[in-house]
Amino acid sequence: MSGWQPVRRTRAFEDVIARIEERIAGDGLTVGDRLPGERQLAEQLQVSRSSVREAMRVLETLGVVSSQVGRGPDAGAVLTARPAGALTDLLRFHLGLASLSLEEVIDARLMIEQWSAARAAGHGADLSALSDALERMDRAATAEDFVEHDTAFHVAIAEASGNRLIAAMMRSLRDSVRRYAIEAVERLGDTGGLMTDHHLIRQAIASGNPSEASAAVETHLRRAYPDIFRAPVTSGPPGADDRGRGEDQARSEDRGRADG
Amino acid sequence: MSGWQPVRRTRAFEDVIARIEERIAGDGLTVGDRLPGERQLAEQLQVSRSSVREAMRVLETLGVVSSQVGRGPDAGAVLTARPAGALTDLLRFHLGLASLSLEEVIDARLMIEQWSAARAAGHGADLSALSDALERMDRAATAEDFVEHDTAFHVAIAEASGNRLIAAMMRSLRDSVRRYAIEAVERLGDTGGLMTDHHLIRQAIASGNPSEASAAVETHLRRAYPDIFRAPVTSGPPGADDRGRGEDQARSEDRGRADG
DNA sequence: GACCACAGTATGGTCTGACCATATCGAGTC
DNA sequence: GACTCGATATGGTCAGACCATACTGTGGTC
Repeated sequence: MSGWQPVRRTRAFEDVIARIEERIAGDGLTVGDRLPGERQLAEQLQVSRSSVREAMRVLETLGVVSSQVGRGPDAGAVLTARPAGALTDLLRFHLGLASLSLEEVIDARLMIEQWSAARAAGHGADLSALSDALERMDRAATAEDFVEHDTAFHVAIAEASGNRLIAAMMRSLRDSVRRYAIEAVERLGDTGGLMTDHHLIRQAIASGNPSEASAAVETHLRRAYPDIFRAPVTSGPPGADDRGRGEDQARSEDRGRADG
Repeated sequence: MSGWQPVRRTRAFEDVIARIEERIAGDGLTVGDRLPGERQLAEQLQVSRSSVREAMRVLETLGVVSSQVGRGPDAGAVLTARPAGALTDLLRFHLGLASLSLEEVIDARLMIEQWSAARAAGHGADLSALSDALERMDRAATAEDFVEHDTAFHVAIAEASGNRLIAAMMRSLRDSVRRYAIEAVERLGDTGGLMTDHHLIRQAIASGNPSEASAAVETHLRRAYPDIFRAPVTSGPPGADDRGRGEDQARSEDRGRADG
């Protein structure tokens, strides 16, 4: 009687999630469809309404459903497609927990943005969103305002790549580090250099030059985050020495906090 | 009396999440720390235990806490750092909902993997995990087995880049398309070509040649997913014509999956 | 003293039933 | 036709109970 695998206890709400996922993947359900009400779902799946609600919270967190109170066609739980919100929350929390560092996030942003810019330059993409964002940045009065339209500019680049996953990642990366971006702009004081970069990026994409677009993006991020890109980015990421462990090994014995 | 912004109703569990996030970001809590019990938290925050539980489900989904029943040091809700699990669920659901296509996911994987391989080649990374995975792939009897160690190989490349966010993304991308990867291997029949690619990738990284590593990765993915990379990847992503819309506009009219 | 059996207890997991807030629907009225 | 107002269906919240689990401490046994 040994060697038995400790069967992972399945919780009721996990069953509910699995059943809903079955319906989505198996047949039928797609974005815009409504799920049964919580009470009805509870009765159908023979669980309590509490368990159904916990399942709904999970699905809502994943950006898969959206719940509306009241009555009518829009009420209830509706299948949606909002991957970016979940990613943003995830990044924000894990930045706070220091299970991700700002360096890693900015570094990932450089990867995504270089790739997006090169991809956008490779095919004739609609760049009107870029131009709009540039104009709005010119008229921005505060750092918050500037960063808002700056984010729109960079997200537009990712969207111009044509890959929605990449675009969602870009949006989340920007949203999760919003306050750091505002600090960076305030620290720089003058946004003239950033705007010069922006126009160079736009021109490179418009003229269909992928490598030039990629280079312009790198120049831009180096200017915005000089502290993070002290060393050449192509010769090693920040803190590459003690990494490479599985994510589950992070435990309290090896945490080193900066505060007192 | 017009122009009022419809104040977004705050739900009780959202308050709970916000309070916990405050504690994390503000001061104190890091990975390994325990949160108060659900009953205690409910009393402290003046909400019902149900609301606390819904908040816990959200945090658990984001990979921020892990709940254990029973008693003792490990019981209760403990702060963790598991970003990959949340990403995997997110990708799986949104693939099912067709708010993301397999093409986009594979495309993102190419981006991440080329970047990781180049980065790993740029600095002397520990490649023993790569060698282990290669050996295990040689001994694999089934497609499932092969894909498992193949995933380990490619995740190890991402981990060798030193960026935990990138590594988490790689792991999630692979886990979420696991069944497609198995299908691809079964369709290929012979894994000899894939293994040749693997050794070339490893050699390029070991010899510190970033561009060669990047090229080897592209060759590999083109072999594994010939249908997806019909056109040269540098000249435009799949389905780039009708994209670039906001994520919320994704509707069912434009989904096109690759499998049968 | 070392070991073991068992009651105690704190934890999350689940269920029930109730009530509230909101938004639509629909019958009735002007 | 336009308006009023109750009926109703929905999610949101709460209180209280019970269960399963797993550690803790106590006391007995050897």
